[in-house]
Amino acid sequence: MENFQGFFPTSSSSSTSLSLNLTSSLDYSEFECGKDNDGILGLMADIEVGGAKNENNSLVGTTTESEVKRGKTKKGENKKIRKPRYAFQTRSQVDIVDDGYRWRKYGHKAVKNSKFPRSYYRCTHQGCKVKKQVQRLTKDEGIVETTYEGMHSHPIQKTNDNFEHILNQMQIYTSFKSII
DNA sequence: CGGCTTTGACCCGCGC
DNA sequence: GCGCGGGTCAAAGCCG
Repeated sequence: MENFQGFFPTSSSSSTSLSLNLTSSLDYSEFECGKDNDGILGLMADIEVGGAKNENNSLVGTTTESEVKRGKTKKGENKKIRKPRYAFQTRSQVDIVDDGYRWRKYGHKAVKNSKFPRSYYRCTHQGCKVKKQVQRLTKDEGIVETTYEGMHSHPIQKTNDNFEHILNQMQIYTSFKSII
């Protein structure tokens, strides 16, 4: 699990009792929400680097330096290089889950078959190329799907307490859900 | 004034 | 080849 500390502030295995519904799938569409979930509804990993599918769930060491520079990159090479991506779903009223890192928005797109647009963010830390995209599900407007791409190569910029607070919030939402 | 958001345009991959 | 959809750029504007 330590592999996820790239985007999860490692607040250690302390008190938070959230069950991470961790799956590793190369096909996002297989993922279904709607089971009885907690605040974090699901976590997916999309690993495909160098065109070869990696069935091995190894989330480590896949730091591929694939600078996609507006088509100006060498054509032949790195055609199908994709960074590992990790998606998870949270039940939240706000789109932006403050995970402790600083993000700058660089894009915003309407997505087909979805009422809600998708937002694109980039980590503002110097030299850090981690990206994330945030999208609310049409299926369930209360669920926000966040997809991380890449790993943070720097420490978190805010306190971990903040993240704990988020987790607590999620649990609160969970409680609400169970009431309804 | 610097950092961030907004937004339209552009680029690219893919399916037909 | 063409059109569509997704992803990114970059200028302009906003805000603390």
